[in-house]
Amino acid sequence: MGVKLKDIVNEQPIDLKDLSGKVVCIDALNTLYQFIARIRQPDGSPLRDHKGRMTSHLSGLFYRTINLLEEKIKPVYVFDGKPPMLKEKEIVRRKEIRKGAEEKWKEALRRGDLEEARKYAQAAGQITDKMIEQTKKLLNFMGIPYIVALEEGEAQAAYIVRKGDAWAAASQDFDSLVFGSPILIRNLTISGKRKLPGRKEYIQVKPSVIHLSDVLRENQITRRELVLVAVLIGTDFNKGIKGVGPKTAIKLIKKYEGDIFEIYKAKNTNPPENLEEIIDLFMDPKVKKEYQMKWKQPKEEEIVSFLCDEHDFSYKRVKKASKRLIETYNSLFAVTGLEKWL
DNA sequence: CAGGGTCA
DNA sequence: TGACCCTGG
Repeated sequence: MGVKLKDIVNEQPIDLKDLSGKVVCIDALNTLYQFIARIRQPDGSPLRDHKGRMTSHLSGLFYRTINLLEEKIKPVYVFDGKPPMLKEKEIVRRKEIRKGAEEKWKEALRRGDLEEARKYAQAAGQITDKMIEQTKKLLNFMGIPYIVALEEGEAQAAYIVRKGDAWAAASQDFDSLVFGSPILIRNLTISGKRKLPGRKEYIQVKPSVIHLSDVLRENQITRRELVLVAVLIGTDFNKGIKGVGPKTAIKLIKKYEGDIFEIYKAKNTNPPENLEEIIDLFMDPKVKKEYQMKWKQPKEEEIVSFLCDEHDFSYKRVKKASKRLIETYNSLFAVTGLEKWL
């Protein structure tokens, strides 16, 4: 679920045009989750191919990536590596939540309650290693670079942005800010419209941007204190204090002058066992310092054979989108032959 | 979520 | 054009 910082960050709407020309480091897993949650039939069933393999994520990734490129945004996907040991508990917890949601989905279907069914289907979605492999395969065919993190993808993205190789990290989660990314983009979508679950209403969803420096300045905290805020409210690596959200966490940190042990003492709870380790994990995460970011010529034949032959996508749609992809690639990245004269 | 058709 | 609705796999 990530660190819930929403109440203390100032999220500014941004136009896709403002991202033109910029490299954006996209949290791959987070994006895939959005796709498998949203790209579904009214009864909650995802898109599948003839072998029953889920394809919602491929559809979302394919079309969105092309749209981003057409906006001259240069996407780099970042995948998680090996999860840190500290995350084990959280991984088990999430698995159980999904199992429960799957039961409720089936139950709602039996009752014929489509709205409920869809809601639980979204929560039941899980991403398998096979799906990750398919995603990487598609990215390769599309010529879109991806980086596999040593551990957390969000940490790797933060590092890449900090180094100046990308302008921002993109994710719905706030963790990359805690990992020190100077800029976070949320809602990096094209359509801008989202149906409200259940109701027949639509809300406008615009991409937005959060600057870490603003978060720190507006709340008068240091980055280390932001990490402490995260720990107090709960992260993927520890449980938060009950009833403490980001605002309270900041107040507590001010009141006790950053002495986190005093805060736990005052709240009559024990600090997490691996407190120092968790703080270090955010302040100085393990990341790959060497990585490649190169956009390559898309391979149309491979794309078509992969999406259409293997996964039953429509030839007409895929070919049309591939054409757009190749044209965009040519205008954005292709070597023109001119530069050797410069 | 995104593509694509329809209709004013 | 843009609001609306259905389908995609």
